Amino acid sequence: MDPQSLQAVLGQAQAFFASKGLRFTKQREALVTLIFRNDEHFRPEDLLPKLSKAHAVSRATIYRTITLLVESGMLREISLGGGERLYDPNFLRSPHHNHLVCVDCRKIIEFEDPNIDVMQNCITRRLGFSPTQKALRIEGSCDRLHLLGSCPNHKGRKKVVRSPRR
Amino acid sequence: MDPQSLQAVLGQAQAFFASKGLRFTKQREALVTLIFRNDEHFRPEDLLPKLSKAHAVSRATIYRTITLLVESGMLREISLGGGERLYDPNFLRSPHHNHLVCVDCRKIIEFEDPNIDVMQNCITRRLGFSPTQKALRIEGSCDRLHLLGSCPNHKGRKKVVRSPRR
DNA sequence: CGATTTATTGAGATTGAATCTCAATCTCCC
DNA sequence: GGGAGATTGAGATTCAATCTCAATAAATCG
Repeated sequence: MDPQSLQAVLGQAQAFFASKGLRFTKQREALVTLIFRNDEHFRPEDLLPKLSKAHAVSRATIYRTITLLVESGMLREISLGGGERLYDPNFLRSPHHNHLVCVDCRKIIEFEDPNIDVMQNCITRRLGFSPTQKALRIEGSCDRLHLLGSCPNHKGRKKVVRSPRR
Repeated sequence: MDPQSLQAVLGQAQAFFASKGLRFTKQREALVTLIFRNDEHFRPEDLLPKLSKAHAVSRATIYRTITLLVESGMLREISLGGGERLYDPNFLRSPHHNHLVCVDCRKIIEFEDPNIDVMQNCITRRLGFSPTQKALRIEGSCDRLHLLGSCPNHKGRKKVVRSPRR
């Protein structure tokens, strides 16, 4: 995320905290900056070692701040199966994206598809749900990507490395 | 699940274990019976107190057996968000169902929709994935059901409802 | 400004699911 | 019977996540 957008995000966060009568402390600012500076999915525990000493924040505050950011709608939790919970900061720039997850290597691909909204609305209404807060996750296997060399982390099939010539 | 189907399931489990060179012990039989006797989603920890003293099984064995049943394809893990992992024994009788989850009360509705398979295949292929092992979860809010009185306990209760007609 | 109130933080304790360890037990098969 | 290998259970361990509570920081009030 470019510096200008990050500024906007900081402003948005500050506005949210203010609207709840909460303070935009140095710790919260450091966390928002870290979370939205790049587009990576993350686990709360990942953040702890990524914080510089100057901006150190305790584990408790990390979890508390994440909860608030989720409440604000700026951050969303996604689950990949296998008990893995990640947080996704990319809904700010792409509010309707969904996730395709490789069941083998956990690679995640974000995608949008206009037909999905139609279908989601159709299904949720048919079953008597309000189609708000929709989230969709498709699991598949990225074997094809793997064969093309696009997925070097693929579990189960170790990458074949040639022995050096002697 | 009726007793006759349960017998078939026990046979299927036994066949799976045999095919892997594993034994169908009393503990494993007790677990399979407990899991498939009704159609409820469950957490591994739920099983411990549900086992009668005569068929008591340790926690370690519960987790190990669940892992094997998932491997066999008879049981599948589903995640509801919020870090909740449940196991779903209903794929045996309804191999292609998906889940609609209420973000507020965690109510779960199972449904099948023939269009979903088409769309899943389309999306996964377009993105270079093999469309195997697909799973789809839609989150929504069952506010409407709640207003209609169909969801009396809008907090913390799960209830499986029939699939829609097609 | 100084006092009071309220929000915030962090260190460490606690919880709870899930996994691991390993000695004892069980089953199969010869 | 006896050995090899599979299985089990009790308890220890791991790890994320939450909770506790005293200390601190910021806003407000008089």
